[in-house]
Amino acid sequence: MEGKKDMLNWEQKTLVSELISGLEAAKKLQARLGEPSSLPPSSSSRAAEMNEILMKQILSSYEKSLVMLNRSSAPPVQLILKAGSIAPVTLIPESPVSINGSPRSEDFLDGRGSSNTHRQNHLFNSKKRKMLPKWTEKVRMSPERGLEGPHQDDVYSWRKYGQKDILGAKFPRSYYRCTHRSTQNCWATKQVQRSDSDSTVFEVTYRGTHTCSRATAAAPPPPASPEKQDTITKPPIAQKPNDLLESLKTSLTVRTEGLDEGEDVFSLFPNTPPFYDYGTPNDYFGGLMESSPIFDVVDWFNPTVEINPEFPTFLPDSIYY
DNA sequence: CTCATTTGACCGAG
DNA sequence: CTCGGTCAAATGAG
Repeated sequence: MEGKKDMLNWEQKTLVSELISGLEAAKKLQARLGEPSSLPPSSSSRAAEMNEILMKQILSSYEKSLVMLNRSSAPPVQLILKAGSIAPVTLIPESPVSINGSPRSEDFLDGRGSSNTHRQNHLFNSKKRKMLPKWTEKVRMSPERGLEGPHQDDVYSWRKYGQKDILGAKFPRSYYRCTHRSTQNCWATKQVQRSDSDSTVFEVTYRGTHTCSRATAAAPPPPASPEKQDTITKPPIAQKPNDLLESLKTSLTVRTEGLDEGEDVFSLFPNTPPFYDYGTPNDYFGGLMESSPIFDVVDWFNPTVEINPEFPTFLPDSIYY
């Protein structure tokens, strides 16, 4: 149909826009990091803030791009940033996904239905969730400043819903879901796991993408009980002494690989998902979502994004007005 | 009061 | 059975 064509076109444009936007932000950030303004650390907060904003913008752009690629059944992503010395990000398939979207919005097997009412609109069983796009980012904890690397919580707000000790891992893993899950049907989740070997590194795995209109103010730093929570993402690392702050530059490495030569992937989507817009108004669907709101984000290759914190040593704070 | 986090128990997969 | 992921009651913060 023509409609689809147009849509793809539109999406492509948007995609390109997002990528360009991200690239530009990346360049700016690169420039900033590249030229220490030799300014006193005292006024670095503003610069740091700016850097953070840029970083978020970059990540946001790429995230959106990925979403778009995912839903438009695009072939293997081939994003290679080569702007000067920007490091590449590696997208690696993380699990053997099978390309077959068989959405059955009918089976709800709730996980545990014991003493509570049925699992409301739990159309997702673990199976389905497994099909959601998934990628991991390694984030190195920055100076206690909390400047963290990436998008920590992005612009999104997350709500912690669990923590588990993982076999063989020194640190527990925390589970977060989008705060708007119930209100906006946003099924994005993420898990944060502190690396066993390098405790300054957090591995953040995202599952699904946000369908909510981000917004919401960033969540406040959790109180934190020194001993039990370690999977804090953005909070001020309370238990960390001090040190390891010098090397907090995060370099992005985007590289594609491990993807098949995508070729048939094009005819995957019979039709487009219900609604799926990011960046739109905040009115949630009045009563739109009833039957099968699920955006069948078919299973894609699950890219793993690695953000390697390896960069010479530039000061995070380059002042700049 | 509302809302987020903590925490043990539950569930499904292997 | 074990393990990873999720839920929800209790608790805490604002």
